[in-house]
Amino acid sequence: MMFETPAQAIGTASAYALPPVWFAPSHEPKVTCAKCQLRETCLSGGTPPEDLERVEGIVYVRRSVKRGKCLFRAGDEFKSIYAIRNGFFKTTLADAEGREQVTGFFMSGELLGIDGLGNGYCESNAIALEDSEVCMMPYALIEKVARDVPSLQRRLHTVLAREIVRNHGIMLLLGSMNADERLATFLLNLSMRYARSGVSASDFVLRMKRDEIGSYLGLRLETVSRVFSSFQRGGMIEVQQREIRIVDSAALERVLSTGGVPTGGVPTGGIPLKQPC
Amino acid sequence: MMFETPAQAIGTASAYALPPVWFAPSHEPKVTCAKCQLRETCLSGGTPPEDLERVEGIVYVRRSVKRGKCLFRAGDEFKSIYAIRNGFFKTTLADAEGREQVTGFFMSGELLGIDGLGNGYCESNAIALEDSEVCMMPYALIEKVARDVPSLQRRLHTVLAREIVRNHGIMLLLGSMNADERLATFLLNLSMRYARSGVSASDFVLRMKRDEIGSYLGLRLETVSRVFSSFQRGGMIEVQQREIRIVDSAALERVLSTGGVPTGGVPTGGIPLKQPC
DNA sequence: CGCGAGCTTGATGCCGATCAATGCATGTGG
DNA sequence: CCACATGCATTGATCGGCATCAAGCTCGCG
Repeated sequence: MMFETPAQAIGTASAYALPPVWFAPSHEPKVTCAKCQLRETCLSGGTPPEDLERVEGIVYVRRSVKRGKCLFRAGDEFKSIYAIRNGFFKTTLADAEGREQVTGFFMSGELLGIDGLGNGYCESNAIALEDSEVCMMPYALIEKVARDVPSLQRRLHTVLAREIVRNHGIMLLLGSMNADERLATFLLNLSMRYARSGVSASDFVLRMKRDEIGSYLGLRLETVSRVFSSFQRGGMIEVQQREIRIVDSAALERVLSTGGVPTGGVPTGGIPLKQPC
Repeated sequence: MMFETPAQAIGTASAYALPPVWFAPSHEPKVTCAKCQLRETCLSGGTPPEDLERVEGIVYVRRSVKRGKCLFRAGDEFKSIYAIRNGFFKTTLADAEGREQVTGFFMSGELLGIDGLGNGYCESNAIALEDSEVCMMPYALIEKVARDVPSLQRRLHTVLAREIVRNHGIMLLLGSMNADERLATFLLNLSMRYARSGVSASDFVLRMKRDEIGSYLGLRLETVSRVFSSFQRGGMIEVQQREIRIVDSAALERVLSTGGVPTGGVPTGGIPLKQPC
């Protein structure tokens, strides 16, 4: 009797209740995580076969988002997190003074919108940089299923915590790397993730503009352009507008260690860890 | 029979199993969240009275950490998250190249160590900046109780997501604020949190050194010192080494909007949000 | 009292922001 | 099909904020 409908299942949290459509069978082809290529990076990653059906049931519906359109906007009621089936998104954040900044780029297999969980409304804007398709996973359902399926519970925590770790990486980048290091990090990271989602690690198309890269990395667009050119002169990459070819990834990694003079934040070597602990 | 011991309760996750001590009754005075002043910012915040006893049971043991000592270090096995009962911590992070950076300061009532959840080991170092005492909450127990107590499940998600939001704030600061704005933000934030934990919002002692502030804010220690002096000349604060008095908090807030010339990252106004959505 | 750790203040230089012009695609209308 | 506009990327010239280097200064402590 209890926990019969999601709204009851989640206790007092009526804010997260699903619309009535919830129990209506979807007319779309059944969503199956089992066959999805992207499972390992998604929420269903690590789910043992016997639980997969329940976890699949979380995907409420698919939704497609045209290039330039928002999947959600800051201030929207938080109802759902999203897994990107295909496409590319940026997330942006604005503070009280109107400063806006790109906080991340997201591609196939990655999750969007988890930060909204904190205060019940979306903290950031998610904007498609190309025509995209996402799986919508209502938080109310996730919460319910996670109580019965420990692997999902664990997975959800893991995914949230990894987002924190990812942010720490960006904080390190913004606080203590120079422009060359930032761009090298950016390119290597993109390359790695493209490879994971099945695209060539060395040849890919930047989905974002120079000023969006700059915003993400705390640089102006001219600087981004200049560093790209300088990497090209150095024989590390080939750039042609949005097309990137990584010619010498080892050299890019070397930029990180030798890194030019570290000028921002903490010097190489940082605060000496004198504490004996 | 199942779920008799924590190690079973958490399924396959033997990595998170508790040591055998687990079932031994603690000889310490019983830990009660009910009486704790700091409950609202802690993990037990929002727990309805009927569930409080179970949630209290999560606190495995208290631990005290002397000034300068580590609560945990990067690479340590992740077993537990911690609530600060009293004291003050910094967390630091080092990347592959040895760059080290302060990622946060934490005071009474705040949580430490949640990021370790992502990969099974601690991502950062937590170092006490004064003699401190923490409540240790083993993740294995949290996970177990969260399945039975929805309010705790929700709370845990909220706490994780808020950490993400907090990080976004720092990313915004590092990516698009000048030195004055960074320091003003820092002081106002500290002031707010001190007030919440029962200390005066206008008079407090900085627990950290200038270079730790600088590392956190992506500035050198000399710049921190200079900005403090300049704020003092402007009549906004009074500084005497570690002692801070906020004289004109409105003026500090004004620094954020007028903010000197925004030189880093995104200009005031940011990327114009042209997307119609 | 003298030493050292941490803070402050000054002088200088460099990296990346800013301003400005050109190049290069794509689209649109005559 | 071409003239023109528009959005984005590149490149150059200049400037400014903050890092860097270098002294003093303050305070706590053996």
